[in-house]
This record gives sequence, C-alpha cells and structure tokens, in this order.
Amino acid sequence: MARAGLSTERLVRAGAELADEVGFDSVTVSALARRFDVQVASLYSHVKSSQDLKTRIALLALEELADRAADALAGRAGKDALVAFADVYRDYARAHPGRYAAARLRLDPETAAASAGVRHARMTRAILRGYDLTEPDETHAVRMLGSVFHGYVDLELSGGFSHSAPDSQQSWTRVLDALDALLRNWPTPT
Amino acid sequence: MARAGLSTERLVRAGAELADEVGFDSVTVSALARRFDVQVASLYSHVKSSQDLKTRIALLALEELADRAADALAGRAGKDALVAFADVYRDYARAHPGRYAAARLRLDPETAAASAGVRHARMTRAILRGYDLTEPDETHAVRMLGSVFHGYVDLELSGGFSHSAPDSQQSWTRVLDALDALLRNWPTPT
DNA sequence: CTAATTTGCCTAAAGGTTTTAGGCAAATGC
DNA sequence: GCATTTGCCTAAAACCTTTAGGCAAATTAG
Repeated sequence: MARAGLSTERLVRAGAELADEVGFDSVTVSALARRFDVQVASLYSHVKSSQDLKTRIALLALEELADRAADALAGRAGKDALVAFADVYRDYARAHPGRYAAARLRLDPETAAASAGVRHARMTRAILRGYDLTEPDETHAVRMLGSVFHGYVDLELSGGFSHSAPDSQQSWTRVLDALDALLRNWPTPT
Repeated sequence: MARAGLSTERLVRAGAELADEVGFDSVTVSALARRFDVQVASLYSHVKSSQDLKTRIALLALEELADRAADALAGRAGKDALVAFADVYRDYARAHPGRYAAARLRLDPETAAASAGVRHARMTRAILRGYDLTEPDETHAVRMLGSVFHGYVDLELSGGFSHSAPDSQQSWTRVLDALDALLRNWPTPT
C-alpha cells in the first residue's frame, strides 16, 4: 500500500485547517486520520497525544499571528501602529476562528515561554513606546491592551455583538480611538 | 436498592462543583455519575445530553454572577460601582474557575437571550449612566467594558500575568483607574 | 390499606475517541 | 542487492455518550 506521507508538520497544518472548518474543540486525532484516509493509530508516530496535537496547533497559530502582527507593525507608530496591530488580531480571528481558538489554549508555563507569545508581548510594548508611559504603567497598559483585544475578539466571535446596532466594526473603531486617547493621557494613581 | 435522589437541579449544582475542581472541560456525564455512585445512564432521565448538562451549568454560573453583581451594585454609583462590578467578575473567576469557564460557553442565540446575560448587559449600562455618555457611545463603552473584564480575567486565569512584576492586583487597580478616567473623558470621533 | 400508576435507577448494548503494542512492507543507505 | 530504518497497519483495552427496555420503589387513588 502506498504511504500517505504523514509528518508532524503536515498533521499540524491539516489540524489547523480542520479547526477552522469544524471548530477547535472538534479537532480529534480520529477526525484527522479520516482526513488523511489513514488508520488512527498511525498518527501516534508523529504526534504524542491528542493534547500534543492541540498544543502544536496552538503554537502554529501563535506564530502566524505574530508574523502578521510584525508585518503590520513595520513602518508604523503611534495610533497607526495600535490600530494595525489590533486589526491583525481581529481579522485573524474572523478569518481563522479555529486557529484563533487554538491560540487561546492554556499552555503550561514552559511551553508558553518558548512560544511566540513572548513576541506578542514585545510588540505590544513596542507600540506603547509611541506613548509616554514609564514603568510600571507600561506593563499595566500591556495587560490592558491584551485584555481588550482578546476580550473583544472573543465576545465578537461568540456572537455577543451581532444583530444589534451599532455594528461591531463601528464599536471596534471607537474602542481603538478610546484606547489611543487613554494611552495619550494615562491617569496618575488617584 | 435505595435511590440516590437525583434531579436536574442537583446534577447541575454538582456539575458546577465538579467544574471548579477538575475544570469545565473535564465535566462529563460519566464523572458526574461516579460522584453520585450511580450508573451513567441514570443521568439521562434528568439531563438530555452532555451538551445540555454543560449549558445548564453555564446558565447557573451566569445567574450566580448576575446575582453577585446586582448585590455589589446596590447603593453604588460612578467609579465605585465600576470597581465593585469589575471585582465581582474577577473574584468569581478566581474562586470558581470552572463555573467561570462555563459562563464563557457559547450559547445559541435563543438560550443566550433567555439567560442572565441580559441582566449583565443591563447592569453595565446602569453603571455607564454615572458617566455622561449618549448613544451610540454608551453601547461602544458597554462592549469595551465587557471586553476588558472578560479579557483580563481570562488572561489572568490562564496564568498570563503570574510570576512577573508588578503583580496582577496592581495592574487590575490601575486598569480600572484608567477605564474610569476614560469614561469620564470619552473622546469624540476623530 | 391495598392496588394502580408513575418515577427512578438499573442492565445491556452500540458507536465513537484515545492510546499502546507489535507486525509487515516500503523507503533509505551501504 | 541487502540491511536497516521508517511508516502505516491490525488488534485490543479503556473510557465517554447515548438509546432501549426492565424492575422496584415511591406516589396516588380507591
């Protein structure tokens, strides 16, 4: 019988596509095996476990996101950079909901430390350098931006803002306006 | 043989406890049956499916959250209300991570419309009445607050902020300061 | 206080996913 | 061409979900 040409790389890539099609939670070793027309057990030579597969998909998504964010940031600063960066998250989540869900997977600390997550944090900090924040406020702001981006995209994806006026795009624009204004005028402790 | 005294109510309540102990994703009909020392099939008289069980746990969590938020809001206004409301989310998520994860479950539109989710939205709007926002800015602000609360709590829960200075409590306080300042000074469209 | 009915939990069974173990054949290297 | 490595296979055990049908306990009615 001819071989299917499996590899960890191909499996993870196909898993990411599967996630976008059927949802990250429905990505299973079985479903992936069906997609390659191969016995389930065969995948276990390339992937340690179901959890391992999911983690690898998450890492792939984080890399893709970081790459796009880096592209978007090139040559931009200030509000321009802020908006471009934020749009990368939102656009990616809308175009690749399964991958985005994967990127939100809880990773154990060591895996997270070795992931593209650190690039995300560095880029957020780079954006904030366009505003006049000093430590520890810059860190507070990093956390706030991460929260808003992830939170907004998550709520939007779960349908929280659909079918009600004004449309989500308008709120997104105004929320970014507001964040820019806030960063330009970060309050001192009360 | 004596009966175990199952009921939908008791199952959902036990399911919520189980979620806090082992994580919402690990809540299964089987695990719940073990907890009651009862055959798995017996649960299906009280709960339609695994999905149904999870949805009911989510609805319970949303109710509990809304109840606490309503208590916290009583007699407060302005920043006081904002902080109390936000703390309810964060404290609940830290005390009941499984239930909180359940509350973030994607519900189908009709279920969501009948859930306590609408109370949450109403309370957020009530808080914003302490600031001088008019439509559609109030709606934008509702969405932004929801995003920050959910986003922050989610990131904190997944360990995003741990083991790095400054500690998460400080960032939380300063983020709420910042939100208050922003709402008092909401920017007009550029 | 029985008798009828309802209700609650049980056994049985089928179908799906995960994971390990061991085997044969195809690809690779000498 | 032969040996070794690698890739995918069959087999099988363990666990979760869900449906069907049955018996006994609890509830209601006469």
